[in-house]
Amino acid sequence: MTGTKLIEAALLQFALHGYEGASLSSIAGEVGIKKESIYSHFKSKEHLFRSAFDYSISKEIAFIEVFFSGTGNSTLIEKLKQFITEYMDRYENTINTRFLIRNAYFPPAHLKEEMILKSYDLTEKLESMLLHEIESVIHRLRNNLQPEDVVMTYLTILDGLFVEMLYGGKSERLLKRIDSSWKVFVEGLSYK
Amino acid sequence: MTGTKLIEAALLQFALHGYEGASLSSIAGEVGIKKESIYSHFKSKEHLFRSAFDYSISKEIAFIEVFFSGTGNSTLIEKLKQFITEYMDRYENTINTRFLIRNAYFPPAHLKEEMILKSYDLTEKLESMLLHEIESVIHRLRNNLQPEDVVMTYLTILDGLFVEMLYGGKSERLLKRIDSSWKVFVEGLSYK
DNA sequence: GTCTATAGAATGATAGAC
DNA sequence: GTCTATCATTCTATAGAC
Repeated sequence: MTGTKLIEAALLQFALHGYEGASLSSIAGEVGIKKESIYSHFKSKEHLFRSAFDYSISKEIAFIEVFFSGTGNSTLIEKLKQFITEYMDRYENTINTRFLIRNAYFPPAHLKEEMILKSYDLTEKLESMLLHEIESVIHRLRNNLQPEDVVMTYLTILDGLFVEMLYGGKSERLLKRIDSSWKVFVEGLSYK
Repeated sequence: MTGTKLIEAALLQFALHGYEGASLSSIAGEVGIKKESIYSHFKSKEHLFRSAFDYSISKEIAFIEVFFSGTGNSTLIEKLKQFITEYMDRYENTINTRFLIRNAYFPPAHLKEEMILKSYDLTEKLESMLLHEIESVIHRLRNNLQPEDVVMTYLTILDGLFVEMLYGGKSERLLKRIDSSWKVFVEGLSYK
């Protein structure tokens, strides 16, 4: 139990201050134990970080799976739009997502390759779910546009919105960006 | 002279390891002096970081201004596309841009608000240059699309491409993302 | 599993000689 | 303006009592 409490405290500290900026004592303090006691659960800071990262990735994948399995009777476009707004809310409210965005973008230098590989699990999951959704619905696309193009564009916009989220949270600017990109995106792939 | 050499060494170290991860000794070592000598030029790590940030922002603004003043006889669309590819190259080759992306996204917690304000100088510059370019050329847009929508979408895509750049640099994936988003973007705002 | 005690290294920073 | 010497603090990490 203390192990997972430590992981969740680690998620917060690493999300707020990054790997080097977060100290074991702050993580321990949040759980209510001394920093030395961490070593009964994780053999080093690096291992704690690794565990937090794995934990975070799998929670994020679960979120994606739940979202896309909850079919509803929305159209594809509605679903894609809803995913964006839900994911922005999730960033705002969920430490897990904040941790992941920061530490997947900027892992500690000596763990970079490893973390990028793990991040690809998430990206590929999302890509394949989107591709499946899109292929099952869209049969004819405009101007040689392939389903893969739609996925790539969608993910690029999603990433861009996360960046705006970093700056101002769920601000007026973000809402404007969501609104505008969405208009152009939908217009861009509207099929006949 | 040593002052600016220190700033440029700082740009590299802060770009690679972030604020907390970069040490004054590594910065000094790169310039060939001892860490204590830094204090003859900057009164603290925070001040060095601040100076590096200001330096970085103004260099980046200069890049944008040069790009858009070099008119050429390209169309707007060509120009916008070229700006993306040039900016990706710049990210790959210029420490300045790497520093800025990392530390504007994730500044040290106690300097966050200050750095965000400074970042807005850059964003607003870019927004206003784009808006000016677009308004001067595009007179009729599809479906109630406003010039501002074009700017917002374009910037969102640009940010999204930077994120992909963080992961794999100028990879096959990035080129695919550029290609796909560009197709959808251009199709989305094509005016009649 | 948590604590105290301790170690060793590195950090940002200051003072003063040259 | 750079150096050496020094400081206080913090950091990750280990050993051993309870």
